[in-house]
Amino acid sequence: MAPRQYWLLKSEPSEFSIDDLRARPDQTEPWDGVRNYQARNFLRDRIKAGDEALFYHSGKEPAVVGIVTVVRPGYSDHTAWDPKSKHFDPRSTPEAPVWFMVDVRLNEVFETPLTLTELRKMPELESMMLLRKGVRLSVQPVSPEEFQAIVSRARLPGLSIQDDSS
DNA sequence: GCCAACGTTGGC
DNA sequence: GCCAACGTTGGC
Repeated sequence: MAPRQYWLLKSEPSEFSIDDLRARPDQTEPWDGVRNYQARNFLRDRIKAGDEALFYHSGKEPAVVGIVTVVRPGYSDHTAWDPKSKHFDPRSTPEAPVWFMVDVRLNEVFETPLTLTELRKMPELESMMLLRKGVRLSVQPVSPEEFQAIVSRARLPGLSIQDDSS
């Protein structure tokens, strides 16, 4: 079997959050709506069942919030040919799909999200794609070392001092 | 809310 | 094929 690969999947939580995934039946959901060719190529050609991905929230509180497992590799993203979908793209048809998605299942929700600020402080992540200036790919490869470093760090107890004052 | 960096579109 | 204009992403 091919070695497991690691990825990072980015989502604006108001669009789709890890809590949304947690609430899904089977905690499984298609990762749809990706409309960038480079990201599409990863979804279509590279991501395999059994691969693991960091779930990243972009936006107000940018952070890695958990881990998902890919349970179904690339298949056509049918939201592209639904005129009512906000991701509708008439160039894509069932006969000749342009856009692809994978199915992911929730694997772990970090007790404390590992914020972008924290990620930037980790020397192991010096060359991580996510942290490179100008990179805004929503589907990116992550090296096994980077994945391991992030997961280990996120699981550390007392990652952040909780501010309970109110 | 701002704006830098990107990706895409379309005129030529 | 070039590139300006535009829309989007996403951190700050």
